[in-house]
Amino acid sequence: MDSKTKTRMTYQRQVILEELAKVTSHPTAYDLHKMVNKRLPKISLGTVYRNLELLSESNEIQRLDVSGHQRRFDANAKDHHHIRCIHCSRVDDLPIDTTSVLEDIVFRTSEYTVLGHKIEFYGICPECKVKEQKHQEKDDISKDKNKSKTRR
Amino acid sequence: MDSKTKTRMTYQRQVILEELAKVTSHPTAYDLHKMVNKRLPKISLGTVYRNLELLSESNEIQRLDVSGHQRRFDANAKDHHHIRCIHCSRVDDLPIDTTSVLEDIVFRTSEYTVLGHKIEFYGICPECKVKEQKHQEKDDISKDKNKSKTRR
DNA sequence: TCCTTATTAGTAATGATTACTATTACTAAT
DNA sequence: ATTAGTAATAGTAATCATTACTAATAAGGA
Ligand SMILES: [Mn+2]
Ligand SMILES: [Mn+2]
Ligand SMILES: [Zn+2]
Ligand SMILES: [Zn+2]
Repeated sequence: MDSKTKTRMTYQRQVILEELAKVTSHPTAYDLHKMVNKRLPKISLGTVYRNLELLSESNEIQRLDVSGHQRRFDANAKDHHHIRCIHCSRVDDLPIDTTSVLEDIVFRTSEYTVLGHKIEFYGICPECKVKEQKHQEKDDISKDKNKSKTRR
Repeated sequence: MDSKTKTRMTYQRQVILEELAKVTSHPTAYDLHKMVNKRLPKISLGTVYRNLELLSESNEIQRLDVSGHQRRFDANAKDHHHIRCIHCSRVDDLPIDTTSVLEDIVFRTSEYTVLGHKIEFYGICPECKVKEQKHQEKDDISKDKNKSKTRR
């Protein structure tokens, strides 16, 4: 948690990373535990969760928080879109180059029958922006070795 | 569950609907239970969940399955987009008219600092399409008083 | 008013994720 | 190589949101 904690490359972490990289199926933590378990029969589900969390925080992998469904993980850390089957919950990549994202574009790029899509924006609400500014001021008084935290 | 079940308008259901309609805050089931509880001190959380489920199935309200967060409900059943604050998890409406949805459009329409967005398409994968067709064939043999289930 | 049965309150169960804790094992300094 | 410090682990308990169960209640049509 400190800024000067050294993360160690454990064998467990390495195997988790390797097994995730082998597949394009966006497995859940549980799926991955089953996979890794074949090589490390003693590894615990908690270890898989913790490492997936760490790896995604350090941007080596990507966490997919699928609306209303179980969390999934992706060895491809680059930002890209996904499509989920409403029947079997399978998740696949969507090889579209962002921005001009319309359903008929997907229709041409994917084997799926597209039924719809959901866009979720995220950001900082006006209230929190004010709070953030106040904190910034306090920090600026004590020390000011921070990179630019806020944008725009 | 049967096709000929008659739903009854209970007082609980009515109050849940009324209280949800009063706010624009996209409350969770728990939030709504607290609100409704003031008028109906004996109502249980399960009843709130069940009715919110029923009401959204009959399209009187809308379920918002926010990625990685608690489910929320919206008295406005019309399809529209939302924005969520990464700090306080508050969810607000996004008054944009779909299709040409880019972050800078949001930037002009919302008070939020937009940090990004996530698009989730949903549909039917090729595998499931095949299965669906097989079921269709079986159904067609026995009886064929079905509306068109599959599109495209 | 009287049935039928959808719905309820209360509570238990489930499932995903996180927290805890004693033990293990990297890593760097002696 | 030995030791000390401390990340990380296995195993398990706890938490949180949601769903399931069940005996009792109450819509609402006859
Ligand atoms: Mn992917
Ligand atoms: Mn809304
Ligand atoms: Zn499918
Ligand atoms: Zn906020």
